[in-house]
Amino acid sequence: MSIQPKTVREQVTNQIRDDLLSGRFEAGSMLREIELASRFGVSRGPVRDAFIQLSHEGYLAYYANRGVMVRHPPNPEDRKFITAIRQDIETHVVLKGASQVTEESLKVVEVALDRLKAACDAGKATVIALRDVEFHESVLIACGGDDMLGAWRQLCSRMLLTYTRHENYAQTYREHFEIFTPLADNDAKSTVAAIRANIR
Amino acid sequence: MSIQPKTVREQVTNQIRDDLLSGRFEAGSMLREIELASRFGVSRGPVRDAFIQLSHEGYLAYYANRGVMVRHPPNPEDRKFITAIRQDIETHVVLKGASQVTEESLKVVEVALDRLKAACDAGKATVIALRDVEFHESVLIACGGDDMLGAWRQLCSRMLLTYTRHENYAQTYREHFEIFTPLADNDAKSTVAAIRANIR
DNA sequence: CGTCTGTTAATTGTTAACATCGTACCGTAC
DNA sequence: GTACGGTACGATGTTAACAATTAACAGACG
Repeated sequence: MSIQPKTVREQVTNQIRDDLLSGRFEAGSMLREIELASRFGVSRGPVRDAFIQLSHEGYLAYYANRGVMVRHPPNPEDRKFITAIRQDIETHVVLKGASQVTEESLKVVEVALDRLKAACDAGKATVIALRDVEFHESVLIACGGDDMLGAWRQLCSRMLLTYTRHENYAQTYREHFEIFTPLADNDAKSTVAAIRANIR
Repeated sequence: MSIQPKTVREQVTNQIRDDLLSGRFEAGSMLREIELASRFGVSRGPVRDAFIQLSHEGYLAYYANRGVMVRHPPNPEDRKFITAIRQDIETHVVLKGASQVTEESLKVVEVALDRLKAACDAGKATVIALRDVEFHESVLIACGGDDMLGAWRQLCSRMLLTYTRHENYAQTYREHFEIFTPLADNDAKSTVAAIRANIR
């Protein structure tokens, strides 16, 4: 059921993203294609693709002929604003699409929830942050929010770099479980309420 | 003063984007790397990079091992919502950064305004749409809104595909001139008011 | 007749070599 | 001592060949 990345580009992209989230690369430092290519044992092509992709996701800043730089996390003021926009987008999509959620897409959401639970049990913050976002993403997809996904991802990626809210991992899981339950019943209003309680 | 794209990738990306905006490619159709590469007289590499970039900008949908598809424009309901979010982002950035606008960055805004005026005089809708967005982008950059630029671009790209609002090109220019004037005086509140009147 | 499977053509994915661009360093002139 | 210019190095930009994947089709089998 889980989606294993098949192409080298996806694997490289995911690996670099994980490294960025776990703070392996210092903010403001430059990343070199050759160095990462040799580390992963691939050519520069997929690494280059990953750089373009991660630049558009907001993790890296791209400078022509000079390479990419690790971006700094957003300041508290922007964080607050981004959170509000994110709430608005998820609310909009769920209100519009919760009634059309299919069995199949709901199953994907359930898998995402299980993975989040596993991460919470393990207690690794960076993994939880990833699974958290992936769960919300699956909800948006289930509600047919493909059109908003790009903008939404942009916002989330900026937030991920400073994922520090939860000290209580059990509560993290519970909050998301309470999003899933009403969604499974096609109850848009309750789903939205749970989402707004979770994103803050 | 104008920024000419130097790399082949940028030129290819811009050309494909223009073609998409002017409706040269049918929504839902697939784009092939080889075909576009030979049309532009370049190799598949830059075209591939452009596909990745334009996918992230929201114009194209990417399918692994199968290529990219021209996305459909957003429906009226989503359009309305996107407009609201766009207003919020621009408002946030301008309120926060209008006081720190430098002479240099203001000059870039002025150039963008001139280019918009030229497009309005020429009366070509697709060019006006592009210049319109570029003007707003220059304002955001001038106000230090780099952090929001990615998400903002996502939203705008979706809107551009259905740029049909203005029949009166002179008014299009005037509305943007009225954004520029208070910005030059570091008057955040008036700038925001003009922006909110323009984006609708 | 419908379904399954093997083949094939077309397209994307990846690689390595070559071209081009930016930067740092060093020598020289003032 | 400082400023300017050339040169060398290291990085990204681009290309074309090769590998892997996909989807369509034809033929065999039930």
